[in-house]
Amino acid sequence: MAAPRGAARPTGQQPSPNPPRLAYHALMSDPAQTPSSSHAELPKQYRPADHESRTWTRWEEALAFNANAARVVAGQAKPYSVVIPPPNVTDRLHLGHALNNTLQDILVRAHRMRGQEALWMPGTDHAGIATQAVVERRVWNEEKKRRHDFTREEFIKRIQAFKDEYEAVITGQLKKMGCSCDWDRQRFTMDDVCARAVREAFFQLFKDGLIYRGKRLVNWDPVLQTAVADDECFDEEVDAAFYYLRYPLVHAHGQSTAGERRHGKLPPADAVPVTWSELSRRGFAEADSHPPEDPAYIVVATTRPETYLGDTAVAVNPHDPRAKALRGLCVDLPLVGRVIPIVEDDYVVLPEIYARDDEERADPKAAYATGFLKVTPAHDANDYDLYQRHKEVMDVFAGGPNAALVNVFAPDATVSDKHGWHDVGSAHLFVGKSRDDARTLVIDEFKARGLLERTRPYRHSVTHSDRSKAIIEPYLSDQWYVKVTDPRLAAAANKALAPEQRSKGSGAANLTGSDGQLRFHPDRYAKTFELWHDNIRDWCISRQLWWGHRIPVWTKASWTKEDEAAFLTMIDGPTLAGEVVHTTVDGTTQVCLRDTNDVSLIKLLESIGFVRDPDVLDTWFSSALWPMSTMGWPDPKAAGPAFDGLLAAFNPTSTLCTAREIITLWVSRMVMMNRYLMPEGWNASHAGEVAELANHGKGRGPLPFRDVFIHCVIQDGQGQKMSKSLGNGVDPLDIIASHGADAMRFTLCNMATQTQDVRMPVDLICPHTGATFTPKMFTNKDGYVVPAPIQECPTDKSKKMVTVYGIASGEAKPTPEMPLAKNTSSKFDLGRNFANKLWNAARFAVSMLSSGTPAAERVELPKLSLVDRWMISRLAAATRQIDECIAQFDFAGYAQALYDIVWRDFCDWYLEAIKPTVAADASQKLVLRAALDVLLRLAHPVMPFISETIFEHLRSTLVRSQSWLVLDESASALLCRSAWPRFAASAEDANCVHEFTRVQTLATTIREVRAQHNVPPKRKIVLHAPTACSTLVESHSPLLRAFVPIESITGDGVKGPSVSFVFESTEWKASSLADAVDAGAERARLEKAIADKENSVRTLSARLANPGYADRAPPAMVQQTRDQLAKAEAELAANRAALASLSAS
RNA sequence: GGGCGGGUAGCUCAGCGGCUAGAGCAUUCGCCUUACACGCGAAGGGUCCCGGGUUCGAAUCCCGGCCUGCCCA
Repeated sequence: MAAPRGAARPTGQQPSPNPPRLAYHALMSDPAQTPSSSHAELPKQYRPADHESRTWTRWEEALAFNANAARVVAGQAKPYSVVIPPPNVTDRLHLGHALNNTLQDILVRAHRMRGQEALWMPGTDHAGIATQAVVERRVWNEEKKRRHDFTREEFIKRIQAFKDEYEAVITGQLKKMGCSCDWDRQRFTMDDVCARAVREAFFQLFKDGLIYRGKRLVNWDPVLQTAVADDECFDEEVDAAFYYLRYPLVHAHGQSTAGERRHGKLPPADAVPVTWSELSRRGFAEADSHPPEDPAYIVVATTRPETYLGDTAVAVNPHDPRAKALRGLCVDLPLVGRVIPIVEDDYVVLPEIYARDDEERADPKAAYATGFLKVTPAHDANDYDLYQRHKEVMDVFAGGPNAALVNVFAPDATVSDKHGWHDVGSAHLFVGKSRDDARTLVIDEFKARGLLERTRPYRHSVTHSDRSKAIIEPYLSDQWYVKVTDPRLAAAANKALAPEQRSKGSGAANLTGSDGQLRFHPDRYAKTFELWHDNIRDWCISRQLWWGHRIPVWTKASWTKEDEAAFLTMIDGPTLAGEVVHTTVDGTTQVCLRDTNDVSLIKLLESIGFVRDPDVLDTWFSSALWPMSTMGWPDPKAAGPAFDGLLAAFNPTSTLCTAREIITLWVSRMVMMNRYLMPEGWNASHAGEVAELANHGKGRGPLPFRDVFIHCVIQDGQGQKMSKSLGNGVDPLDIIASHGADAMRFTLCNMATQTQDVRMPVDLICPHTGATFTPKMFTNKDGYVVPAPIQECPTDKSKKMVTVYGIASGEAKPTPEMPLAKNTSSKFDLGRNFANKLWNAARFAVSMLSSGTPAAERVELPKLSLVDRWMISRLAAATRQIDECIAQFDFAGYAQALYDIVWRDFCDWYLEAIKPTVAADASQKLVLRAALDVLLRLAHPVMPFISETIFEHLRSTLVRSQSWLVLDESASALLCRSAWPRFAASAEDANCVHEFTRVQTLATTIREVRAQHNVPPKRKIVLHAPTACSTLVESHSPLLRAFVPIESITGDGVKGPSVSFVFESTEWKASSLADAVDAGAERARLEKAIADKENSVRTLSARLANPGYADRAPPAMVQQTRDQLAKAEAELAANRAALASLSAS
């Protein structure tokens, strides 16, 4: 579907046939606050751009969002705190961020209005790898220089400049959105305060043995000789070959003892060959086709024969029929002479002939597989995983812990026996060869020995480095790990979960300290959190990057016992106690410094041969500390006066608001870190803050937050994730420009349901005409449905434009004739229309309030008219409903409740009802004023700009608290610092709601009759009410007249043409509808009504006739059904009577 | 492979044991009714994915399918 949505009118430029009657200044309570523009008339439409920046300035100047820790510490206010999920400084914010931050702002503003001391801590994340990659790309594009063309310091400066640029952009976006962060406290994960926290955390974990060095496979670029991240690689198809190698089968255990085998003392001579006849006896079917006494072998298929030097096992699928026959046998690696085990693993692809079903047969690899997989754990990621599953047996064969990780390459990817390969045997001829040369040589040697079965051409994709274009070598290297598998970390995180959210009902009994206080919303996400910790693996925290927190460890490999002893005496001395930690692993001494700014100590270390680890920490290491580091941990005093009492007042924070993929990346780690590093029994005792912080909870400390709200993900109209490459992203600033910040916020809030995903169809704005339209889509080569690169304007086909996708894919470039079309979505019209409605309602209300009789000061409920009491009752109910929604993180429910109370109740009924009376009714004016006040307060958290703007206009007519409504009378100039409304219980009045609903129903019924008879809109009709309804009519006829044009209401019979309708089971008549009644239309209307009622009677009778219903259903339910049936039957009768009289006349 | 969602009006979504299944947009008809045409009034439009089961009663709960999305490995 690509139907144009019609041209959008440029906002506010439509000629107005009815000039607004209100002078702008009449609305302004304080002329000094008037914007400098002096246009005399208030626009009919709400124009966000006229108010947003001015309103923001008022907030900023009043320091409206600055949190005061002292008030909390002194017990004067309850805290409400939120830390922002720090956006990456790699790019501008998108709609997902807009949603995330809108929801946080709603929570923060709502709690601030409830009188809590609210802190929303803003900041950004350095996003190590992503940022460095973006800057490297930029420098390459602009200067054709690589990272290594700069010094580390020079290059970091470049990144720093980029960070400053984007941090400013992001901050600007958040402010434009109205985010009420405490901007004076803005942090960055690499600023001094956060860096201090990172060093301290690393130091403490290292000291406690929870950080260690270990091996891991990385993507190695052998040309640049560096590890590269996954997103710095690309896959490319290459023509290659599958080589089929014969591996001789042997008995490993000939004459050796189990003890010798355990110690890896297995001389090749000890490996006794297996013959085909033996294999045949073992049940190996294929054995019979070989000469019985020849040595038997199995055939492995590989695309990388050169890595066979590092093989430490052969794997076979346990479902392979040959597996059983091979159990207990081994393979003797040709030339190398290494005897390696045969392990069984599901990962191995079965060859076509042994495939068990069509799915396995369809596996493209099945056609090439032999069923035997050579396992090279040091040079293949899948083999590495397989090794993890068979570590025990493989290491025993290889001769010790981790011995099965045989690395046969040097960093430049030449075959080497210096980097973890020791049992070279007769394979020394390969040493020093490049990967390509080694491959050729291996094939030649196997061929010469009759061990090459065959070669088959094969095309497959191979990973290359973005930078050097070299083929990536999976390479084993040293990495740093946090031992999150320690119970003080992962298990402590799971113990944080509230008992009712745990899958195993383990325990409300064993709760200690802060256990059991963490809750996820929606609660299903608790399971994600719990499963993650149940299956967690140690966390690799080192990254081979320049941009990030550098690891504060210096190492030295070999030295004499005497030197080492002298060094340790020095370093363990009193001056350095508590500042340095060291450990020695496999002969390498590791020294961790608490303060990496201690230049003299570093000089000393380096002078005796210590080298600082070049790597930096994973970005998530610093974000894991975010709720602590932003508040000055480990030493708020040292961080500066602004940090005084922050941790005491605001950690634990109240709510964390984030997306679900972040549960494992961030939420988990914050919980672990806070619980490990913050003191057990932390109770916000400010006085002892610093001393107390020296203690660490080690798994028993406080939580970083108590509630985690996981919000939905915004997808495009096809259910695809929004992304740069698909060009379907939307910039919040574009929406703010076209619809306004409040409209965007309201719409996003309305979309925030409890489900996982929501769809946002993306439209385009024509840069030539401003028209909004749905773009023409096509399916790209990756199968995504995306906007075509070039689109034409729906209103003028000659005008063309380029889409974001066109640029992202490189298929189109914008030109002056063919500019870029911005993305938007017509979904935001909802919010824009709602804001405009609120604006106009307020405009009308203010005009009423500022003329004629002044509003009363006070009024009691019983003295008010029905509609006034109804409005108050509805406001009280809506407030209660909104309170519940916010407490339950039901943002969509909040938006809906607000929409209904403003539009449906206040505008559609209340304002219409009071039009005839309000000018002269002082009490009603008070109710109108109070109603508008309450609505603005309820709207403020989601629509802060417009509500603040209107509130400013209302200040001339301040409303006081009433017996039924408590508002703050401190008369704060700012709505954002004003109180949330509180209604007395007496404000809700069910009787009065019921009575008013009767009037609404009657009005609606009359409107239907009028529409069905095409009564001209202004024509006043005559109503003939039955005596049964005379009370209703007498009491509320003025009210009814406000809703429908009525000439008169009478109990008299009808003279002349009329129509009948049924209200509350009685027959009414209406006359003077037109000069003549259309009998045909009337008959059709009555017949339809009769059919409807007959249907109702049938349904309801059937329900009552159902045996068991009356017996089993709740009595109230049965009674309700009986009442409904009686009503339906009466209405049916009335309609039939009306039809009969129509036919008679 | 493990875990978690979704499939309700043309579209985007509510409803999650009991109103004859709702909203906004879109569509149709009538209105520049003097707060608002970013509006007002009215109307049409649904085998609540399919098949079983539980229940007096199922869009809603259970079981089994089908389609679709996300997270983790």
